[in-house]
Amino acid sequence: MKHREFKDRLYEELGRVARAIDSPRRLELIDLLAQGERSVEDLAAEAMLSMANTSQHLQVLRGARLVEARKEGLRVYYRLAQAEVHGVARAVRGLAQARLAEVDHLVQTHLESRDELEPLPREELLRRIRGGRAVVIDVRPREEYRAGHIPGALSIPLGELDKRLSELPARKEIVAYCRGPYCVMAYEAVARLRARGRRARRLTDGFPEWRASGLPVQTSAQPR
Amino acid sequence: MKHREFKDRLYEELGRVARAIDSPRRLELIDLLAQGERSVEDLAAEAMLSMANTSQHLQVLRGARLVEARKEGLRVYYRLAQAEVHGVARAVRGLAQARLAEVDHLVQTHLESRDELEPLPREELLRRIRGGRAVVIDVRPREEYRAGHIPGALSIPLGELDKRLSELPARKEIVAYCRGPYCVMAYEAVARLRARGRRARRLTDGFPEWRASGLPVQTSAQPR
DNA sequence: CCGATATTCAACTACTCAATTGATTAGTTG
DNA sequence: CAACTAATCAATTGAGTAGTTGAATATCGG
Repeated sequence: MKHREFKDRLYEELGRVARAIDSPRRLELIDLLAQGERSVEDLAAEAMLSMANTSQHLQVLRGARLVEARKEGLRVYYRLAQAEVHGVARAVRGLAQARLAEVDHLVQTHLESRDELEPLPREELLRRIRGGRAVVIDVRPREEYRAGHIPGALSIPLGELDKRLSELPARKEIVAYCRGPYCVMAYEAVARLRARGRRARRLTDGFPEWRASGLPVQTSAQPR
Repeated sequence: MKHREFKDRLYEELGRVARAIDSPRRLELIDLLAQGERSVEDLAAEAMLSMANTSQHLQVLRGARLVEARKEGLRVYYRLAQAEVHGVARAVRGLAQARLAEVDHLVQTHLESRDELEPLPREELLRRIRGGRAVVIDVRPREEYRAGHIPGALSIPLGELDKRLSELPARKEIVAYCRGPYCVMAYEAVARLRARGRRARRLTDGFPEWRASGLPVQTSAQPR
């Protein structure tokens, strides 16, 4: 094989992986899969795509070996083939935010009062957990909580927050987290808690970043 | 702005960056730019693309703010906007190699006797340099050497290796490096040196990885 | 100002990709 | 086995993209 040919084929293969993550939809699917294993139906609903379309995107990802599938009964459950897949997605996100003023502007204006919500660094939260002085709530859907969550966190999906307020201590500061830096759920939760007179902050980033940085993770007994 | 709309626009922006690096050609250009600033003409020649085509790819990269341009006289010099751009490209490469058997197979078979050439880790080379007991040659084109190289390395472009053999000590082990893990020049250099009875090894990876890991870099006085 | 050179632009072709639709497969439940 | 469901497949549409070609722009040396 000549150098030219080798080089072309090599970059073509690299492009195959890169192309798998180049689509906005697929990036979103990867973000969702970073929360844990999900069925196609589930993913389609979350990403607001048609089943067929979702399935096709997943095929592309599978073709690049970025996700793996497991069939159980009627459903097919997809998961990331390895943690680095989300790592690359995160790298792209970081680069995008640094490079594209548009992204930063979008995030700033939509997730407004970004700084007012006083994001809490991971390390600080870990210290509080270890010291037993943290009230942490996971506002993601229960399924995502089951697949893995911060140790000691309560699962209170955003929709249940209002009616389960009483479960939370009145005086202590509550820390909310969700899927990641661009996920709106924790912002929303903090805003609502404050509206009810509670002290609340959100964790910087979300669960996938927590796990990626090697911090301890708790898993619920799962109906595998 | 509604959540749906926000989410769509966000992922669309992310896709813009991702799409910029999804093309095999552009990945190759990024690899070349990781060596240092280059003119369009130069890049076109290296990547074996037409001028117009190269220019267009560079426009795309510039649109995503991944590269910056500087005009000097007739020429336009492009460079990476920040080191992380190559970082993402490296991440993609790593993922591709881990995920696609094809890439591994390509690299294994083409850069054959991969292990026989005994790649030398960066840290070990650094120790030798500090101890003054390393003979390092940079086999990239002279221009890339000028833009930055490993301290103390001799610039011996691959084409000149044969006629400049006498400059190299006969007994000491020679360490060759080039552009990166998929660059064939160092392999070729080591093979030729061994054919002449010299002891030679290659550095794992290449110069961009050396720089990315924060090790010292030397720059020649440059005709900026 | 002329000719030469590096780069970009504009227009076009061939190709690839996202998404939709309707049909099909595989597995479950009554 | 029939009815139902989750997922995939096949075929089609429209949009976007890569690459080529030739013209336009900008800059330099004489």
